[in-house]
Amino acid sequence: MGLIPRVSHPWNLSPKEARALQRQLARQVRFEVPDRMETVAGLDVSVRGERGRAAVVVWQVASQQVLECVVVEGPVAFPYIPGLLSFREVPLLLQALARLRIRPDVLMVDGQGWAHPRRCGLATHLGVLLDHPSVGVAKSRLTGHHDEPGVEKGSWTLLYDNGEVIGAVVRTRTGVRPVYVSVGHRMTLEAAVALTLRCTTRFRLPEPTRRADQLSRKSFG
DNA sequence: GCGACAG
DNA sequence: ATCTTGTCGC
Repeated sequence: MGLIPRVSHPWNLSPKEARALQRQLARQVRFEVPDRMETVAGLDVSVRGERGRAAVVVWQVASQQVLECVVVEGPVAFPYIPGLLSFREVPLLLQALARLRIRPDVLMVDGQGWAHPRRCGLATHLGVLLDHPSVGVAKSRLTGHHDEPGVEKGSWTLLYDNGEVIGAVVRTRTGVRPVYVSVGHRMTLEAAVALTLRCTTRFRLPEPTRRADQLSRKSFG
């Protein structure tokens, strides 16, 4: 069977209530090196109007092959509010993950994890509900400050927020804009950065999230 | 009050 | 994220 949430909470929350819940969820985060990181599930959601499509692509790191794909479509009720993205995308992602036949070692999410104003980005929210290892790989910054990493593939710098390290800015390809990597849950920043680079082939985004993104909106347009 | 702001 | 074709540049 797929990944089933261990924790549940209401979703029809006001922005104020949602922020309060994020602070509670952030307290549940655990930092540790996962036992295994051989299979990585890339996750992404595409939205059109009031409906969205969530895609999950399970990627085998060693063989660089796709082991399984799942796509689900459904309503997206919560509006996009910076800092509250997870309340918009997590419900559909949970449906997709429940239909998975394989149990991926790690979840790789298109968005922030710990690198969030309340330390509860999409990757963290999802990871905590499932109590499963997760990492956030975002295409742009939500919060924090950093030095620019070197231009070569593999170089990276730390992302800070008021003196605290909240993530890393990673150059996945020489000469392209870096990505923002952070811990989701049951993960360490070092392992997250290493995994991101190991999952990157010839594009800016690591294969799991790149393929999930492709799948989620190709089935849309 | 003003600027910033994942997808 | 989405609206959208061709086009500039390495």
